[in-house]
Parts: sequence; structure tokens; C-alpha cells
Amino acid sequence: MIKILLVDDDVANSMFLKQYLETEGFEVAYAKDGNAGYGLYRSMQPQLILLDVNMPGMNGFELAQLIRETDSDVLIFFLTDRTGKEDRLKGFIIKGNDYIPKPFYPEELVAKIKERLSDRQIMEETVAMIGDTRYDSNLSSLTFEEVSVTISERQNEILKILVGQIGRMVARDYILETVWGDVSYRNSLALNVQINYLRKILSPDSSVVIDTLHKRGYVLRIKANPG
Amino acid sequence: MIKILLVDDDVANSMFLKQYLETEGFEVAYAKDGNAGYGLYRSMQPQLILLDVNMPGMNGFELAQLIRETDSDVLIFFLTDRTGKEDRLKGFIIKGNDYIPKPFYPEELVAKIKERLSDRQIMEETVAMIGDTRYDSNLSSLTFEEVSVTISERQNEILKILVGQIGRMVARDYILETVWGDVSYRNSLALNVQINYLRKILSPDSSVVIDTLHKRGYVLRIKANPG
DNA sequence: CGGAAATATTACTAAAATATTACAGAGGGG
DNA sequence: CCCCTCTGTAATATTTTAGTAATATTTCCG
Repeated sequence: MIKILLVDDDVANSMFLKQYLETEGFEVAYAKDGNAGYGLYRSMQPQLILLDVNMPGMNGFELAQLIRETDSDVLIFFLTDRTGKEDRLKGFIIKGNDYIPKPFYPEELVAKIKERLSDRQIMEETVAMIGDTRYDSNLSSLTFEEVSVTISERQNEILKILVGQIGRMVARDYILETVWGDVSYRNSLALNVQINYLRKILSPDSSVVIDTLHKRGYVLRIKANPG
Repeated sequence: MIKILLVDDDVANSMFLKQYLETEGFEVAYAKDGNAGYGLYRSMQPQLILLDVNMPGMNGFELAQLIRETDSDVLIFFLTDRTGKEDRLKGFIIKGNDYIPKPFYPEELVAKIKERLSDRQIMEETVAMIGDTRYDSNLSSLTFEEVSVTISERQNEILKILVGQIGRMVARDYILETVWGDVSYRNSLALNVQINYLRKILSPDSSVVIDTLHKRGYVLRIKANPG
């Protein structure tokens, strides 16, 4: 079930919206201020956060910033009646994913939510074929010729990125930032070691190759099968 | 380069928007009605379409529907001053990907575009034909008659510049500054050596030539094929 | 035609990047 | 509390890159 966190100090409207979203099949948690919102965010791990900008105490932008410090994945939509250019842009700068001016129709919001979630679903498709190998990123498993192996979390994160960009180069720095979240690993060989493991694990399937682009990054390639 | 198709019957505003998007680094084609828009769509294959809803003749919704019959991938944003609930929902039902009410700030539109493109990991087109050779600047690869070679980072940077200026001279100093970032290499033969390598790598394809303009720079030229 | 400057060509090599393997600490589950 | 997996680090091996130097060739211009 898709989990949505709604943070807004307007209780009456929020209750209405919460109910509407629930009839649409979402699981909705509600907080009426930023602090409570942050706590709920940590405990429920939602896929989407609806954030009112104008709130007493911590406002929506501040909460978004706090969340983005540790989570660059979750979708954040700002809800607001401020329509000033500055605010609308600020929402994107803070790395919100959309900015929805009030008033809006709940159907419209739901349409947007579904649209964005399905957009991401492409990436979150858990099963993919890499050459002749079946890869389930949810289970972190690779299956080739009836033989399954489970890869580690690190390896899974890296492979997920490579698979999402099959046939294209993925920059070293991008992987480091995305997986390690910290650029201080730039001089480390941690990534090289993990790539090495992945290559070994994938090696039974000769149609799959991870190529190195020296000084740039890696490419997951599918070669035409010899058979 | 990311390609955007703009279809809107308001010529004046569109010209302004087109220019703004171009300064942001997008390649923008413009059509002032649905029919012309459809033709442009087929020929340019854009990654994103900005569609005005209110247009004489085929309106935005109709054009979107036509495009969606054969293309479920391309991003479609509706631009409109209709704010009725019906219309806003219709945009999503037709499988538009966003609905942007006029008036909007161009910066806001650009933010949304970038957000959605990065979400989908739509990148620029990196493949170009140099004569009969396929050049992928992302993979740093050159393919001629089924044979692929990977070129080095330096070579790739240089070739990227030359390809972007096909048939036109690129000054030595420009390449030195762009690739080496340092003019102190002016007296070095480093560039000459790299050009030499590029010539060798490109030599199987006789339709491609890097000419030297003495004391000025280099030109990547495509010659008519002898065969 | 001649000489100087610019460019081409080739080989060489230091340094940097990457691969490979082993190992140890952290942390979790039983 | 023990065993096992994970993951970073370190040590070492290997590969790639790209500048430089040595030499050859071309171009320019009087």
C-alpha cells in the first residue's frame, strides 16, 4: 500500500483530504505541525509527503530541508496558497518534487500523485532481465539457469542504478553520491571492490558485462548471445 | 540536447518562451497549430511536448490523444488558462503528464521540466553520425561497420567539440582552454598528439576527415562518400 | 627556393586509475 | 556468546592514460 504523509495546520481541510485519499486506496498519516510531521515521517517511511508551506513553528520548507538531509528519494509535494514567484521556485530549490497551489481539486491532486508514482514505478519495477539473468531488486536476487544468488545491500543498490541505465554510462561520482551519500569516499576503492564482486557474480552469464570507462564510470552492457 | 516541442497559437508569448527555454540549453521547435505540431512531433521526436489546450483547429487535448496512440513515452505538459475542474482532470485522463495553468513563470516551468526529466532519467541524445561512423559521446565509442572502439576521456572531449561544430573551424586555443582548462599547454604538442590518435581511429571511415587550418585550428569534415 | 615555424608521427614512461585479493571490525541472528 | 555476513581498508598487481621528447614532415612567406 502506498503511504502518504500529510502535514498541514488546517485540520478541517486536512481531515477531508485525508479521507478522500483513503477512499482512493492510499494509507494516509496526518500531522498538524512540522515537528509531529517529522516524527511520523521517521516512523512510517512514506513514499510521498504532502507539505503545507505556511505553518506555525517549523514551516513546510524547513521540514522538507530536514528530511532531504537524509532522504533524497521520497516524493515531496508542497501545498500552498502563496503564489509568489520566489516561493514557487524555492519549493524546487529545496528539492521538492512538485508545487501545488491552493485551492486545488482533490481529484487533481490524486491524478498528480498517481502520475508521479507511476513515473517512478518504472524504476521500481522489481524484476528485470539482465541478459539471460533475472534480477529482482526487491529480493536482491540474481537468477541464471535456475541458480539463484542473493547479493548484498550495497551490491543491490549499485546494480539497481546500473540496470536503470542499461547501455549508458553511470558516472563514478553519481554512484558514490547515491549509494554512499558521501563524497568523501571518492578516494576510496570501496566502489571498485563492489564492482568486482558484481562482475564475479554476474560472470556465469556471458551476455552480461560491466565495462569500465576509465576516469568516467561504468556501463552495464548486454551483449548479443553467442548461442 | 534535450528536444522540446512547443505548440501554442499565441505566437508572441511562444517566441518569448522559446527563447527562454533555449537560453536554458534546450532545443526548441515551435508550431502554432495542432497540425503543424503533429508534423514537427513526427520529424523531431522530442522528449517533451508543451501543448496549449485552447487552439483553433485541433486543440491540445486532441493532439495529445493523437500522439498517445503511438507514443506512450513522451512527456506531455498542458499549458492552459482554462481552470475548470473538468479540464484539469481531462488533461490527466488523456495521459498528459502535467497541467500548468497560465500564467506561469518561465523559471517555474523550467524547474518542473528539469524535475520531471531527471525523475525519468531522460538524458540528452548522445548519439551522432559522423559520416558513416556512429559516435556515442556518452559511451565514448565510435562504431564503423560493426566495429566499435572506445576512445579515451581526452579524445572524447575533443571529439565532442569537433562534432558540435561539424564543418566549422574550431580554434586550437578554444580546445586547449575547454579541454585542458589551462592555456599553459599552448606550447605543448599534447593536442596534436590527440588529434593524431583521433585521425587514426577515424581513418577506417574514409568519409570523415579532420583537417588542419594552419595556425588557426581544426575542422571535422564529412566528405561525400565515394561508394 | 630556403629556412623557420607549425604540425605530424611515433615511441616511451610516469602517474593515475582500476582490479584483485585478503583481512578485520562491526553488527545481527540464533 | 558464537558464528556468519557484510563492508571498508589495505596491500599489491595490472591497466590505462596522456604528456613529453625525438624526429619527420608540412606550411608559410619572403
